Amino acid sequence: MSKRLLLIDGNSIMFRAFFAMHQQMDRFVNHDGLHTAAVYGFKLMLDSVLKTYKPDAALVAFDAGKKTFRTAMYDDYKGGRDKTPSELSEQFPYVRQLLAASGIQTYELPNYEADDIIGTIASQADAAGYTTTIVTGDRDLTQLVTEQTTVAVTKRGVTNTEEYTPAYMLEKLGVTPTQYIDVKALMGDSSDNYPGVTKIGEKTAVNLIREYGSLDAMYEQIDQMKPSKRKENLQNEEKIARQCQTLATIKRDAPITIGLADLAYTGADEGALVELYRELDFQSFLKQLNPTTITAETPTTAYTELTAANLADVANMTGSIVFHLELLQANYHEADLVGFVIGQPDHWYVSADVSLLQTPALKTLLANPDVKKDVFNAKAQIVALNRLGVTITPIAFDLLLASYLLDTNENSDDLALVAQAHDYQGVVSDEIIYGKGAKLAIPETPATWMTHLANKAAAIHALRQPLFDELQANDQVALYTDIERPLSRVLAEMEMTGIRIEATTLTTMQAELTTRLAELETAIYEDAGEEFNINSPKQLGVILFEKLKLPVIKKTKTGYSTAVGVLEKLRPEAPIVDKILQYRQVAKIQSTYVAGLLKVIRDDHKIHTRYLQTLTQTGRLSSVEPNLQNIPTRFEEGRKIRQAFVPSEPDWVIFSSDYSQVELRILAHVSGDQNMQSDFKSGEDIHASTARRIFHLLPGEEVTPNMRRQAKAVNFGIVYGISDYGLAQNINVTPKQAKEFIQNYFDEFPGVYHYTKDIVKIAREQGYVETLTHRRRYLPDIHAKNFNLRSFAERTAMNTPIQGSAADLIKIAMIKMGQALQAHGLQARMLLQIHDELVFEAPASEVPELRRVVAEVMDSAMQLDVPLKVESKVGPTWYDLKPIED
DNA sequence: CCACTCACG
DNA sequence: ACGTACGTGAGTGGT
Repeated sequence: MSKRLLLIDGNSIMFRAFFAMHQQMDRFVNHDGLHTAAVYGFKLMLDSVLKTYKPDAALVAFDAGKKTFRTAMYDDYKGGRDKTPSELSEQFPYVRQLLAASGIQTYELPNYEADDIIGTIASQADAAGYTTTIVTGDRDLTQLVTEQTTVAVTKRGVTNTEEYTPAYMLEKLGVTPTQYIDVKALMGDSSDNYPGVTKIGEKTAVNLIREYGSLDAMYEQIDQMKPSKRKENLQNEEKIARQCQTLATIKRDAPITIGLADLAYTGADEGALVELYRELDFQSFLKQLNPTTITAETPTTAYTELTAANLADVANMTGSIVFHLELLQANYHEADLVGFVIGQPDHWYVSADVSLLQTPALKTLLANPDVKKDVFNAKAQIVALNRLGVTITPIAFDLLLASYLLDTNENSDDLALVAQAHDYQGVVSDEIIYGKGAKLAIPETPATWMTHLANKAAAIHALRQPLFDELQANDQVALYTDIERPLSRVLAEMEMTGIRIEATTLTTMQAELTTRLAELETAIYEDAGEEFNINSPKQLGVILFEKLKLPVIKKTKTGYSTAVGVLEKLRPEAPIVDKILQYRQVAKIQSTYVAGLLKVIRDDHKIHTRYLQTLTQTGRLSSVEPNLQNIPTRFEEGRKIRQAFVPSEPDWVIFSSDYSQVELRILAHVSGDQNMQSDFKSGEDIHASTARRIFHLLPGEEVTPNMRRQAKAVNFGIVYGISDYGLAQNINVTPKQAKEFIQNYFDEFPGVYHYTKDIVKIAREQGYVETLTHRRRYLPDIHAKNFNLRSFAERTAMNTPIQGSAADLIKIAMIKMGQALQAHGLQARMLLQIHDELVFEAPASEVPELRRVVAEVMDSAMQLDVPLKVESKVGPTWYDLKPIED
């Protein structure tokens, strides 16, 4: 097999990488303020091509400077270009370091461009029988394509490429690689700033070269060309065309002083890479490297191994301590316990024996109200310790929670990444210590992970004060102290309590659904005339749109869309469509809910979800393993799943209360809109009163169901950050009509109009938006040049304060709920939170009082300029809930 | 590991 | 001109 050579156009890829990452440039700055986005992008590209082409030899060519033989023959060559931004030029030395450490040669040659070096080497490589790939961002290099040399041109970012072979060139550009030079000669190149022939663009140039075969051949026969303005131009500007041809031609014989023999690629120097990644703060690349390379240089915090003998040293600690129980997996309900660290600065104690936590000495210390605990992820610690029968309280500082409040993006459950984000380097990622996937394990040498734990404890302590200071500066102390920190304990309680599931209900459903799926499957195969995988959108697309020739309504990036909306439109066309819709619905219920929930029922016959408190960008919770916030309710078929959710005690009931139209009420409050506020105060159905206003109905006139539906959609649209395009799509009207709806809406609710304008302005000025409790979301894309990114940020600016303040509201209610239930001596337990709804289980006898207490707590959680409305329901299962009448 | 689809608020 | 409604998680197929 022939040897493989990789040639990279260094300058071109650097430019591509820099501009591809330009939107997020702020994120790529190292601890010294050095920009690193281009080096980062270059590295991504490099990994990708090394993996794809597995070269035996490699070279990255750079331009030597601005002056080349081309500028000597044509003054304006590459003239008019903006100066390279300093944010990019400062990165060139580092990309060279990266390449040196990666074991890849670099080369540059005075008076020549990188292209010429590449062209020359590629020629030599062709002669020597190599298979060559050239990677560039510049399509001009496709003139170098041969049977042996492929040119990969980056598109959309830096890791996607389009590979030009001779056949692909003909197909795509209509000319051969050599002809491509002549095309360029005629059409010119605006970025390299040479003109070509007047009035000749790409289309004409390609046609001419295809017709005559080459520039030379064309000029030989130009006399036979029939008279035209174009002919005149070609004749008058022959000299220019010839000159452009020279400019466009990449040299194949540059006087280079290296040869193929110098380019052998044998792999990277990992030590040098580690050093460079550290310098550039490339955490993700660091992680990919062999852990042993890294651990040798990791910081080490001194610690003492904790045993029964020195327990007293810890037990006597006063004031504040750091505690961390190390879990091997994310699911703390069942994760393996690795060990723990406890102590104070310079006095860290580590042990693998978690049963020490159950000794009176430590158990008392951890529950001692006078000794404050600093931790990482309080909720995880509370739940995991509870498995040992140990209580931890009071928690003062939670590094994860504080970090998330300061910036919702700094929320990794890996302590090292969070510490990094706050410029603390003294701890490495869990992945480096424990590995991941199938290789996840506790290291054989205990000192490895014990040092890691000591490092973690030191990090928690070191970041405590700075993060508190930042919370203070952001006016977020109350959010932290009064909401999120106490909430973590409330959530821990809910998760530990769990919700009872009647497994037999699910297994009965499973059998029925299996039969139905089989029937549908048979019927679908019959209609299709063959068997295929109905679950595969790809195979389904072939059946529907190629075999059955149904009209294509919408396409996805990869093929035909078969989403519900599309199938619904196709339903009248063929009976198979309805069957597929039914199949999809049943299959979803079967796999995600019936089988999915059966899988996670534990020995106590309950399901214990985990709420992620530091994940969403808005302040909402999310729920995982399983997600109990998306149990079906909209359609009867799926809704039946809720029959399996039952009380855990005899004579108890499921009780649920939800906030009615909470987001619109918050909008009425934050916007101060008088009309909207008075609509809520009147107590009328809000979508109906909105319809009244935007359709200008007279007092006696009735709101039709369609008006209400459209008004409701507009209300939703406003909450989501309205756009005519989005609204039009949603309610199936033209963008023009949608625009009118929105205009009418804003005329009727001028306060809302001003809110949308103001909040976007605020986002632009301060870079973030806030909820009522000063929860923050940064929106860097608000300044993006890209329309899509910027529009998205603007909609987010409108939506986040609303969705986020609603999240604030229910969180406050949840904290007060625990206290209220206790104060009233109720046995009722809060089980679930579903964004605007709280689900409880309670003795049936408590329901009347519970209803009053819950409604009172939820109603008064926050004082808004509009009333809040709470609706309560009760029943024997989550399915059978019935409204409670006054 | 990503794309698609679909469940919820 | 650009071309999306906001926020989530899980299962499946396909590379």
